[in-house]
Amino acid sequence: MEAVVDIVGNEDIRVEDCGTSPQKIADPVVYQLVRVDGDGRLVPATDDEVMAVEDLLEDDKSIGRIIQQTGQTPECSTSYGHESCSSNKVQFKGSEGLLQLEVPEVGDEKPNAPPDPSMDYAGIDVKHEERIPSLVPNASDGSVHQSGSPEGCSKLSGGLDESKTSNSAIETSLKPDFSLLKGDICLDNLSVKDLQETFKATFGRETSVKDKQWLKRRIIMGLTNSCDFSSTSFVIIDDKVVKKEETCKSADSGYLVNCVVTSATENHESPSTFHDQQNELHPNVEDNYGSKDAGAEQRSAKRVRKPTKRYIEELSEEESRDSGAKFVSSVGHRVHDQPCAKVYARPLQNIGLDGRCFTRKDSLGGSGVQVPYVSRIRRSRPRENLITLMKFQPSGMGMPTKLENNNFASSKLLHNESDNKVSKSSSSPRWIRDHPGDSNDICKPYAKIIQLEKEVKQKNMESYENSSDDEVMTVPTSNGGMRRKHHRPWTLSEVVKLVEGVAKYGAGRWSEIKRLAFASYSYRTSVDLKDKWRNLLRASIVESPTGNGINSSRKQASVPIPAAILSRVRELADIQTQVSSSFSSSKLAGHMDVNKTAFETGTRSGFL
DNA sequence: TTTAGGG
DNA sequence: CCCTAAA
Repeated sequence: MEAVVDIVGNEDIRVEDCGTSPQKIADPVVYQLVRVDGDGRLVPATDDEVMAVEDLLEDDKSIGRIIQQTGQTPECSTSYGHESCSSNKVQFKGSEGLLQLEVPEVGDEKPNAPPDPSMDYAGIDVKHEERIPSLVPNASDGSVHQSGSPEGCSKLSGGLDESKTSNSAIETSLKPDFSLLKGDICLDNLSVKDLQETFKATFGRETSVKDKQWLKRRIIMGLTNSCDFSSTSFVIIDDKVVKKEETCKSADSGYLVNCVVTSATENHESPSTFHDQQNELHPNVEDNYGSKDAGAEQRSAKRVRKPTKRYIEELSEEESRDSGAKFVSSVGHRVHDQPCAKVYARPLQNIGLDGRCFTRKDSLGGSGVQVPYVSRIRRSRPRENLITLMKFQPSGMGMPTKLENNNFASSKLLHNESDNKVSKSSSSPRWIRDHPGDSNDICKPYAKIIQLEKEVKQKNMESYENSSDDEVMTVPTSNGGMRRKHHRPWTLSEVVKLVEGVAKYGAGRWSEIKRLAFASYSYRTSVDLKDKWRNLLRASIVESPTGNGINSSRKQASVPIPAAILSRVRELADIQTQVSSSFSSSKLAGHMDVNKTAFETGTRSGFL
C-alpha cells in the first residue's frame, strides 16, 4: 500500500480490540500504543511508532473505519495485507479477526537525522529496545493486590518509586513508571488524595484533578499499559483491571495497540469531562497553543508534532528557497522505494506514555465523533494553524515570513469552504476552539455513534467518505499558491462509481460525472476523476495482457483494483475511442446510446 | 470553468 | 496529486 506510513522496526502493530461495549460511550475509547519487545515485555511505543500508527489510521480510511467501530470490528477478516512483504504488516485485530496491511518500513536507526538541538530529546534514546529498560521491575510476578486499602496504594507507589530510582534519572523524569500487575486492582476505596499519589507514582507527575473517577481511569490506564501483554491482556471493567486470559497471538516482537477502555458505567459527570481530562493530562497541548501566556518554557517543552512527512516535503521546499530558515531537520524520502532509509527527527515528548492516549474528534456522517487516536495534534485539520503553532516554536522552526503571508490566503480559503463554522479570529484558530471544550460537541456525537453502530458497515464507510468533505486541506506552497494535500486513496467504491460514470456519460465529461455520480464526494474534483481515469487506463493496459493479476513491477495500488474493473475500464476505453472517432465524423448526440449499450453489456459481462 | 496533458 | 495551457 502506498500509505505514507512509517513503522519503526519490523514488528507488527496491532490494535487490539478489548471488547468495548458500544452502548456506553460515555467516554471515548483510547488506544494506547505499545509494543512487545523481544523479551515479551510491553514497551510504550516510541513517538515514531505512534506517529506511524497515527499516520496509518489517517491515511487509510478503511482502517479508520475499523477503528471507529470499537465494539465490533467489522470485516476484520478481510485481509488488506498485500504480498507478504514480510514484516511490514500492520494488523488490526478485532474481535472477529485480523485486518492487516502493509506499511513501508522505516529504518530503525536514524543516522541521517541529527536531532534538532532545539527539540527535546533530552538524552532519550529513540530506539525502542532501550526505551524502557526496566519496564518490568522486580514486582513482575508479584500480584499487586491492593484491594481497596489506601495502604495498598501507597505500597504501590513505593514500589514504583523504587523502580524509579533504579532507572536513570532522565528517563524517569520523562517517562511514566511502569509496574507490573497481575490480578485485579481496586482503586475504589482510595481517597482522592491517595489516588492523586498513585497518579503521581504512575505518571511521574502531579495532578490536581480531584475527580476520583478520572484519577482511577488514568491510573488504571497507566498501569495497564505497563503490563506484560505478551502473556496477558487486561481489560478494564468498572474500574477494575481484569486479566484477560486471551493471550496475544504473537508473542514475538510486535506492537500492540492496546485499547484501554474505560467503561462508562460510572456516573457520567459533566459532558465535558473528557475534555477536562485532556486538559489535565496535557496541560500544555492543544488548548494552549492559542493562549499567549501559558508559559514559554512550557511550550518549548511541549512536544511539537513533528511535521508530517508531507510537511517536511513542503518545508524543505521552502528551505531550499529561503536559505537560512531553520526547519525541522529531516531528510527527504520516498517511502515507497527505499524502505529502509527512513529517518526522522522527531522530538520526543516528555509528557509520557499517556500522552498518546488521545482521541480525535472526527467527523463521521456529518457530526463529530470520537475516534480513537494516538496522537494529540491533528495532522489533518488545521493546516492554517501550522503557522500559528510554529510561531510559538521559534527555536524549532523558524518560519519564513513568506509563509506567514500565505497563511492569510490559506485561512481565507478554508473559511470560504466552511464559512459557517467559526467566525474568523486569527488569534484563536478554529481547530483550537472547536476541538475541545463545548459540551455539545462532545456529547452529541455519542448519540450519533450509538446510532451508527447499528448501521451496516458499508453504510458506515460511505458516511465516512462523505463526511470529510469539509476537510479539504490545502497548504501554502512556496509560490504562494495553495496545494491540496493529503492523499485520499481512492476507494474501490469510488473507482466503481467513476467507471460507472464514464460508462454513462463518457470519458471526458468529468464535470458531469463529478456532478452526477460524485455529488457526494466533494473532495474529488473533476480533475481528480480525470486523473484517476487516466491511471485506471494505465493500469488496465498494463495488466490486461498478462491476464493474471501479477502486477509485474508495478507497485500495488493502495487499493488493489480488481481485474474485473480493469478489464471493464479497458472495454470502456475502447468504446470511448470509438465513440470519439465517430463523433468527429458525425456530431449527433445519439451516440450516447452506444455508451449505454456498452455499459449494460459490460455490466452483464463483468462485475457490478 | 472545464479539459487535457505534463510533471 | 498539482499545475497550467487552451478551449
